Amino acid sequence: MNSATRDKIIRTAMDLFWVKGYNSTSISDILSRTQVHSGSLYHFFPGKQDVLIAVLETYRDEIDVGLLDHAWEGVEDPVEKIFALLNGYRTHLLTTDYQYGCPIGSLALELHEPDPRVRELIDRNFRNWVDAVENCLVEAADRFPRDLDRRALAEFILTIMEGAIMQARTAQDIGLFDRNVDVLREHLDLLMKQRAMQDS
Amino acid sequence: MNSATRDKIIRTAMDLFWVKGYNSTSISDILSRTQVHSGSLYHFFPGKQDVLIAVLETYRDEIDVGLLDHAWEGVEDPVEKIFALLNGYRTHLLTTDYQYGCPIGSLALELHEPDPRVRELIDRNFRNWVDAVENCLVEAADRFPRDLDRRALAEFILTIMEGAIMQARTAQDIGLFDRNVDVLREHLDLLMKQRAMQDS
DNA sequence: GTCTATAGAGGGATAGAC
DNA sequence: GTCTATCCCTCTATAGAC
Repeated sequence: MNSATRDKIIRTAMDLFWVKGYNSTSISDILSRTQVHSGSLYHFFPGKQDVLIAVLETYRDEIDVGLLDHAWEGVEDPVEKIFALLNGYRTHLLTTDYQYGCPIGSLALELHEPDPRVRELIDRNFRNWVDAVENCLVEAADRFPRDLDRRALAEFILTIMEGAIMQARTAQDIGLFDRNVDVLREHLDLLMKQRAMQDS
Repeated sequence: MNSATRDKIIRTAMDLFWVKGYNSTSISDILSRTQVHSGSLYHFFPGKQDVLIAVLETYRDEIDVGLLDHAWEGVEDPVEKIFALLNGYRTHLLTTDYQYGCPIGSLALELHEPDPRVRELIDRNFRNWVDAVENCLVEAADRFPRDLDRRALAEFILTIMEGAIMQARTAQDIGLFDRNVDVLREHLDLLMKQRAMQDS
């Protein structure tokens, strides 16, 4: 089931779907970029949607090595891990002139009536991301209010990331990203002050 | 420049782009739904993208009558206006089985390398929405900290709306929308408490 | 597993009569 | 302004030799 060709197709499709979106990426785009021929692609994948599924499965399986490990390199504090994660997306926006946002979020909004398998995989990717943030909040539990709904806050942080990228990309202005993150930081600070008052 | 046919095309395209997205809506879709023929459409619009531009201009020009007036009917409190606005999107999600999210946000993420005019119009629509929320915050200025960055908070609220819709649609679970809004309400409450302390 | 060639459908857009 | 007919292109997918 695995092969160098199959993998090359997936890696290329990951990139093309990220930059151009799913519908705007043609099979020919993938073929010319990979130097793979039609027959080979259809040997590994029944159709275009199956390439998408493989891409989403790869994101799902590689969230640690593909995203978190890199973003968290040298960052120990669990709250700062959250901001380091957000900062990774910020860097992508800046270094690619606002071309690379969140690959999952873009697909989520581009595909309006997705196949159930596709929808499930997008959802799974979101939940894995939220899990990672929730774990940070658990690590920092002693700094937040005792009755904090950590799951809800982690979902909220995913929302900030997605909304901040959407606005910054559209305006082509990183200030929109930064101000969104500033408001989030303000919110977390207020929560931590609440906890300090609980403890005193 | 105006005519019943032209308007019918725009209204139909507004709906189709909202539900299916831009790329997945074909000219034929618009023609069959409107019972307009190819020649008429191309009489009014040079091409498909010009239909999109007209759609975005219509959203821009009708934000009051098409969105705000309805959402704010019977709501006087400026802070509750914000939540009433969010609740309008919630209702759309529920009554359409998660098919109708935010028409502008979907286009923002679907179109990866939009024509400058299209990007500008999406941005303009976002800024008009943010303006409306910022006005609510100005109306309620006496309840929030004196040094509040109201623009940043209004942008943040757009972010919440877009991110909450994205997650709720993907999970097909309104709980994701509601929990996001709950966290926002918690944040506004904390800010209002801050102001109360400034005043005391 | 890989290659070439091409089928078959649907896309946006146009021509020209009325 | 509206209608019919149709062009041309690109898209996904397939056939069949190697």
